[in-house]
Amino acid sequence: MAQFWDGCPPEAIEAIVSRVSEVRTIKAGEDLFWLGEPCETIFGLLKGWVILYRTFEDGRRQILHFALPPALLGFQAMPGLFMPYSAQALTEAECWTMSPGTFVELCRTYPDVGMRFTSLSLRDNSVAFDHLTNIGRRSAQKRVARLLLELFVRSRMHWPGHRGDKLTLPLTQEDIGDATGLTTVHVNRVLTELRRQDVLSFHYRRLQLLDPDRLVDIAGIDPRSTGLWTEMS
Amino acid sequence: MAQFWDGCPPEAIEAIVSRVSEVRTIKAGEDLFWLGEPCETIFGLLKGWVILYRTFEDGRRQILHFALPPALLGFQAMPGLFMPYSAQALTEAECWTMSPGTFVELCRTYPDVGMRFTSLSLRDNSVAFDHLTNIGRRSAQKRVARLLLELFVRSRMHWPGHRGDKLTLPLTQEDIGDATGLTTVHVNRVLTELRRQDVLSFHYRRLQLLDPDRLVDIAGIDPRSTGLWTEMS
DNA sequence: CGTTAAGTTGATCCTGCTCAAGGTCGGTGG
DNA sequence: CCACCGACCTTGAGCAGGATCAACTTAACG
Repeated sequence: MAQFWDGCPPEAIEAIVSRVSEVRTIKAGEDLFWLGEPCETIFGLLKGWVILYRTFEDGRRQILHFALPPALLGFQAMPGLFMPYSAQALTEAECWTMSPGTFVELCRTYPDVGMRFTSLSLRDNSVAFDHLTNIGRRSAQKRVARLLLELFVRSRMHWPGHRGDKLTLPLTQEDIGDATGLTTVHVNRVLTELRRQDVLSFHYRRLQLLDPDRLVDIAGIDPRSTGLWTEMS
Repeated sequence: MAQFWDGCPPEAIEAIVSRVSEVRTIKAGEDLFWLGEPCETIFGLLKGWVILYRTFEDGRRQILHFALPPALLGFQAMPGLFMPYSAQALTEAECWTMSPGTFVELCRTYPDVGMRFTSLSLRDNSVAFDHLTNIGRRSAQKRVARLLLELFVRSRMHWPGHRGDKLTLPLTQEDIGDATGLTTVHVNRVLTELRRQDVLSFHYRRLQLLDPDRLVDIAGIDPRSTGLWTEMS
């Protein structure tokens, strides 16, 4: 299992581990924290899928990011800042926890730990920019194709044991809609069309890539950006 | 003038300054770097506005972020990674420059510098999530209102000398469209309508807030998130 | 004062939304 | 093993927000 601190020197790892206050198990559907809360605990994801999201007054939702291990969630460098998003487990998840103050202290003592976090944070930033580009300027079909391709690739990197073109992703068509800025109904129509074109099928959480080349083509992936999904984790 | 390293210890600041390889002036409209380039130089913005953006094959563009001093642009923590976006000066701009390797070395030697960068990077992340939420789930009017409010507030924080409800922003209606995922034509119609409702006017780069309360209302700003624009810079 | 970038307006189209009803899957308890 | 239930998916009809295309106007700047 990939760890947040992979690649840091042994004494740093020991220091981190000794400061972990608790390893917590979160049930699927449970929230780790909410938008607007003060930042009192940070979560190092060890196992499972977690979504970062915001909700609107009227109940609509925007999914901002799909987090996989070894993501570090909920850290705000400035004390007193609030969480800029909510986090919810999509599957059962496991996290180590720590106070933000302890984490800052660790980053000061072991600069490698800080750099490691900075790397992850920059990567997240690029992924967010990717999503922004995806949602801002692309058709519904391209948005859905791109999201599913991203999740397929990232999932594969994390659990390399699996093979083949089939995969179970822990999300509903509603989740896809909330991540791509589309309604559930329209996501369904897009999926039906992609299935009809023998590109992919997604049905009750089971994703199958039928024609990966065409999928990459529809998704309009710039090969330079897939590096983001595969590096460092 | 706010500096990237504000708040770091004096010896760290001296070390940073001694390693700056060049202070570069960039003309309005000129690019600092392009998507897909290897990361050879990082830019510390000292003066001016810079946009981060991506372009599509067909010439369309998505603006990802409006950077103001003391942003640090173009840094990728992993050597060998490529720039995930292009950067262009909206106004004449001034940057200090440094090699990424030197910057990493500085972060190791002076953890405060690293933490400072991490803070800025996390803040950028939240802003990106803000834009994602804005574009993904909101009407054209709300998107435009929110963007202009953000830029008004951030601009005011940077040049606190100015007063009143008027301001010159260095962007065209096309830029607004590229940032909000709308066409120029539709941005114009939205602006016309906002003007008609006496909420704001934006004409040839001059922004005037006519009814700030109503603007905040239309923009649907969560007061918890405006902190992002005003903290730390 | 002429040139050019930027903004404005109208007509028309189409992608994706809304509302509503019905169908399918998978897990649970009997 | 089966029946049932709730979550999830599917499909249709009608609508609307924003896109597209095209012509024209206005402001800025040398």
